[in-house]
Amino acid sequence: MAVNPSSGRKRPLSATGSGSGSPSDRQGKREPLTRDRVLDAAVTLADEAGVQALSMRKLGQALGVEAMSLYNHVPNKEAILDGIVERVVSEIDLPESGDDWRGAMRERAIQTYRALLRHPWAASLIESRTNPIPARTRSCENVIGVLRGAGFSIRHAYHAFLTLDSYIYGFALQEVSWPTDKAELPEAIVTYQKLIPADRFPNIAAMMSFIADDRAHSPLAQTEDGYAPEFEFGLDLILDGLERLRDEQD
Amino acid sequence: MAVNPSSGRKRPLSATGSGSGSPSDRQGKREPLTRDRVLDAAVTLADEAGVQALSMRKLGQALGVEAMSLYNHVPNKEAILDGIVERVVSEIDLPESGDDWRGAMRERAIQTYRALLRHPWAASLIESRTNPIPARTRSCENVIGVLRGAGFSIRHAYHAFLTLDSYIYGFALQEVSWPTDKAELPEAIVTYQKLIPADRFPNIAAMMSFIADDRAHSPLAQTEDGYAPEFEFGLDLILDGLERLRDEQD
DNA sequence: CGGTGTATATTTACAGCGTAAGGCTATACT
DNA sequence: AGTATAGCCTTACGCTGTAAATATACACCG
Repeated sequence: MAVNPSSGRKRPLSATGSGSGSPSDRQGKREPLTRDRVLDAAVTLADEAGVQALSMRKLGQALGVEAMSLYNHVPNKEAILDGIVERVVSEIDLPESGDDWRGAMRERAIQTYRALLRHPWAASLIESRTNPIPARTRSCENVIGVLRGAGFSIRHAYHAFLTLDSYIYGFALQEVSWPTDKAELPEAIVTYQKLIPADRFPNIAAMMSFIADDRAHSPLAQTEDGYAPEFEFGLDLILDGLERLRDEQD
Repeated sequence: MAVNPSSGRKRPLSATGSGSGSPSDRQGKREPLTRDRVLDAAVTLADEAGVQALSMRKLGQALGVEAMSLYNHVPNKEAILDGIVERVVSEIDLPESGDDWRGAMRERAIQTYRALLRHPWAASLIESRTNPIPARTRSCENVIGVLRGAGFSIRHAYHAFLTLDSYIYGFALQEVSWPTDKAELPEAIVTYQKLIPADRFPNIAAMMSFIADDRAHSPLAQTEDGYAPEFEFGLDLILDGLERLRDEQD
C-alpha cells in the first residue's frame, strides 16, 4: 500500500487512499462512515420511506452497518434530524440583494416551496426543530437585508418576513399531507366526493368540481409541479400587499 | 415475579386515586371509561406534557387504567389523535354567514390562532392527519359559503381559503416552536444574541433589537397573547388583498 | 518485529412504545 | 341458575433510541 508519507499526521481516518475526494476503493474494504454519509443516507431514506421510517437501525442497514455505529459520527438521533433539516434548507439559494426586492422574495418563496415538495417530510420537521437552523438564520438575514435595502423599515421587514414564511411553510405543509399526488387527483376527488356528501356540503362540492375542471383544462396546472398556481396566487397577493406597504411608508 | 395466581385481588377501586373525585353512585365503583373520557384525558395530557408524551400507557395511567383497556373504546392510537384533533378544531366557532365577509374571516382566523396556541401540539398534528377532519370540513364549507355569498367566484373563494389557512397554520406552527413563552422573551432574545453573532448577522440583530423595544413599549404587545399583533398584521394584509380582488372582479 | 494507543464497529441489554391474544370478573338477560 | 357479554387486566412480540462493554483494525513507537 502506498501510504502517504509522514505528512499526514493528523488524519483521523483510516488510510484507504482517499486523498481529496477519491472514494474509489478496492477489494472488500467498505469506505468509512462519516457524518456526511450518514446524513446523505438519512435524507435518501426519509425521501423514499418517510420520516417515520427513519430509525437508527434502518439507517444503519442502509449504510451496511449496525445501528450503534452511527453514534460514532452523530451524538444522537436528534442531531440527525437537525442535520437533514439543515441540508434541505441549504438547498434553497439565497437571492442576490439587488434592487428587485419583489423578484428576490418571489424567487426565494418558490424555491422554498419546491424544496419542501422534494422532501415532503421537511416542512413539519423544520417547523418542529427548536434548535436554531444555521441555514435558516442565513436566510432570515438575507431576507431582512434585501427588504431593508429596498426601503422597508425594520418593523415592516420583520412583519413581511413573518408573513411570507408563515404562508410558504403553511402552504407546503397542507399540500404534502393532501391525499393526492399530482397525477391521481381526479380519482382522489371522486373518493372525496363520496366521503363528503354534496347535499350537506354544497360549497365544497362546487369547489371540488371547479378544481377538477380547472386542472383538466388549464395547461399551466398540468405542467407545473403540485399546486404551484395556487401557491403563486397567495404569494403574489402577499407581495402586492407588501409592495403597497412600501410605497405608502415613504 | 409477583405471586399472582388467580385470586382476583388488587382492584384499584375507590375513587381511582386520580385526583378529581368523581360522582360515584355506588361505594368504590369507578366511573366507566368512555371514548369521551379517553379523549378528554388525551387532550389534557398533550396540553400538559406535550404530544410526544401521549402514549397509551401514560394515558391509561392518567385514567387509572391499564393501557390495553383503552382499546375497548378506541380502535388504536391513530383514532385518539384524530379524536383530539377533532376536538380542537371544534373549539373554533363558525362565523355567521352575514354580509360582513371580512369580519367573519378575520374572526375565524383569530379564533383559530388562539385555539392553536391553547394547544401547542395541535397545529402540526392537524396538518399531518391524512383522514379528513369533520370539523374542518364544516369549517371549509362555511368559509367557501361566506365568500361566495359575498360575491367571490368559486375560483377566488378557493384561492382565498387556501391562502388564509396556509397563513394561519403556518404562523401558529412557527410560533409554537419558538423558544420563547411570552413572558421570557427578553432573556430569550439575549440568549439568541449570543447564538447569532451580530457582526455576521447585522440585520437579524437589528430585527431582534426592534422586537425587544417594540414589546417593551407597546401596550398592545403586552396584553395580547403571544404574537397576536404580528399575526394580525399579515392577516389584515391578506384580507386587504382579498378585498381588492373582490372589488375588481365584478 | 512486537507493543500500545486510538478510532471505529459490534454485541448485548434495557426501558419504553403500539397492540395482538387471551384470561378474568362483574353485570345483564334468559 | 346458567350463560352471554362487556370491560379490564396480563402477557407477549416486535419495534424504538441508546448506554455500556467488547471486539477489531490500523497508526505509531520502540
